[in-house]
Amino acid sequence: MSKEITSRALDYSQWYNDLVIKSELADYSAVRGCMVIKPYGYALWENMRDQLDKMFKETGHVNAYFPLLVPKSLFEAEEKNAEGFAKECAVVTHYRLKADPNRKGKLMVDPEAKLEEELVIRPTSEAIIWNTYKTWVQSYRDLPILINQWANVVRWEMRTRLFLRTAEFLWQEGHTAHATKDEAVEETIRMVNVYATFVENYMAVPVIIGVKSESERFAGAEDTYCIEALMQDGKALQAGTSHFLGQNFAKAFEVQYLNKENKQEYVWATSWGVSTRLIGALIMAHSDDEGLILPPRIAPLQVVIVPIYKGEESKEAIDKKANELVKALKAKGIRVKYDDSDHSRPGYKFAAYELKGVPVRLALGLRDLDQNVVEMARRDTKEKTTVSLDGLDTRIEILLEEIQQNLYQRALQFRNENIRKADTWDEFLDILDNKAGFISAHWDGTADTEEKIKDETKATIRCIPLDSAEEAGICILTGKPSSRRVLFARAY
RNA sequence: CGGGAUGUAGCGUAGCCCGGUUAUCGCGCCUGGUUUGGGACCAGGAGGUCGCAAGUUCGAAUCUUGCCAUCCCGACCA
Repeated sequence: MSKEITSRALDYSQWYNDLVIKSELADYSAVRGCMVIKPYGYALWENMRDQLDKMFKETGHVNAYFPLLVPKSLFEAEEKNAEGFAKECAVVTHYRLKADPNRKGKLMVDPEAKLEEELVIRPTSEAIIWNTYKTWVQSYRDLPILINQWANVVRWEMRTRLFLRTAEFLWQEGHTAHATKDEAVEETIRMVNVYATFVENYMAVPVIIGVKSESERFAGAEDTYCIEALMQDGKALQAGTSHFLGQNFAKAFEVQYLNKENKQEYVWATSWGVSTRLIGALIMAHSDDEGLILPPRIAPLQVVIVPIYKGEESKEAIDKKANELVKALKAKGIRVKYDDSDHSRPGYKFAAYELKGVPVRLALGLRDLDQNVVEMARRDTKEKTTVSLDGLDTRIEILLEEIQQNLYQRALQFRNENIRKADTWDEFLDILDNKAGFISAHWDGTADTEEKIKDETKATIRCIPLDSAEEAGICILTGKPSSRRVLFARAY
């Protein structure tokens, strides 16, 4: 394990890459734009996934699985959606390889095995799912359909970044069908709130819930709700989206049901998703120059115990106490590891677990055993205290919760300090260039103005916050009247 | 995909301009020993298609061309 991580101040992007690689969350692979998620990173994803899955089930959803490959004719059925994703689709055109007659030992695509119809590798699954729902829905009694799928999708991105934007990524996508518009809108909002709750309570990352402007909307949606988080470098990151799809997909795929009055109606749809991108958000929201800082509720490892011994006989005494501790902590459901490996010394282990973001570290030596104490260090503040071994399991349980809260509060304070109001164009530019963060400003509501602002500043409208109050003002660019502020930022 | 940079052992690198013995050094790795309260030390050892493929040449890490990958800046995007 290498010692050096580029500091955030020196090069934020490099810091992020160093962190992902050196903390062993993920690695580059032999495939362009695709990463290997390593066991530590996958354990983190599993914890996130399991909690989300629980929350989806608590809100009445069930899991299912649909095919990776989507026939092109289905994919193109909903025009806006198809157009929106067309530029980044990987396409399967053949189903067989054969030995290359010109190059010994090499294979070539068999031209005889060309598919009648190309298959699109799903960049999102609306098409294949709605084509399926068509056969499931006849009556209002068949509704709602509340299905989620955990899957991988492929989007052929020009430029990729570990976790934030990879060509293949893991996500979940919920696809629901409803009898009424109100019910679908309610579902859309329910799920964006589930995301906000998860990201804030488990990842300890505060978010702003809002609605996307028309030009930032998901292709094929009537409305896109989102959660926006702020990273330490002052850039925003879209952390999750929930779409009200109206009847667009129902009409494209002819999904109709017979209502109580024996009349045919199109169903109303939603879709919502979060991806492994959340891991990128987690890293950039909390971590420091020494490594990751993981919130206890989703950390793969919550506590690590490092023995400090001199000679075999002292190690035995320490082992005994450490194993008791492990047992007590595990009984409380705490994820703990006793690292008594002999190939690295305590100082090395301290640094290594800091790099990996383990929330609590205990150092246990003979000196401590004599006094019935242990050295307890917390990753978030780097604070070290000597505490009694009596009742330590309960104390740690409380500390983990305290760390969880502290991380959230710290991130919340940073986020709040970095939402600034701009009432003039000059103010807007000044904040963007000198302070970054979110800018709350008036906008005349036109896509044209939004575009101009983006072209000139790279700042986009992140969302129209759901809690934004009516307020008369004038657009920072055009001076035209506006009825509420929206949030701008440069974003990932 | 456009502009810039880079690619030598798991990681970081010297050598390349000006082609010529066995490719440099550090970390890491293996063996043995001593160690262990913030990234240990000694001794011995293993590890290389010099990103890949062609070409020039008696000879290529070094020169030429093509390709691939990564990073940075754009455009695109979760």
